Amino acid sequence: MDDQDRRSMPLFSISIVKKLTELTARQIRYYEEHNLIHPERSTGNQRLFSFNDVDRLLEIKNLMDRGINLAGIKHIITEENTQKKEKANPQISDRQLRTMLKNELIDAGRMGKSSMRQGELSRFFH
DNA sequence: GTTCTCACA
DNA sequence: TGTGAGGA
Repeated sequence: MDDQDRRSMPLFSISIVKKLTELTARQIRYYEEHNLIHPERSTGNQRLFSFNDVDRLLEIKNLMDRGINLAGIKHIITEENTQKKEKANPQISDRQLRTMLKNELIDAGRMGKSSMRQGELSRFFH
């Protein structure tokens, strides 16, 4: 069994995650609805979170504290996959990639009622 | 006692 | 996001 297996091993019940992340069960379930996390389901349809899920939730919480709305977080997390393409697709230039991210983030801003802070956006364009 | 889904004075 | 209902 390697590290990756351990990280994705479903170990925590929602009550544990609730304490670890200081989020409410409502929020945790809500974020799941938006595909921000993918906890396993087991005993009687109850959620079992992996170390990765908890880690992700902590990141989500940080972003929430910074005033980023769900749409923004959604994109940022989705961007994790896009950023992997940065290495997987050497064909795409850095400039093209940044343009892609910029457009997607601006899009996220449009969707949410309140747009993301410019300070947060700057994080992606330094 | 906990967690789940659904729905909204 | 909170909260209560109704069931497992």
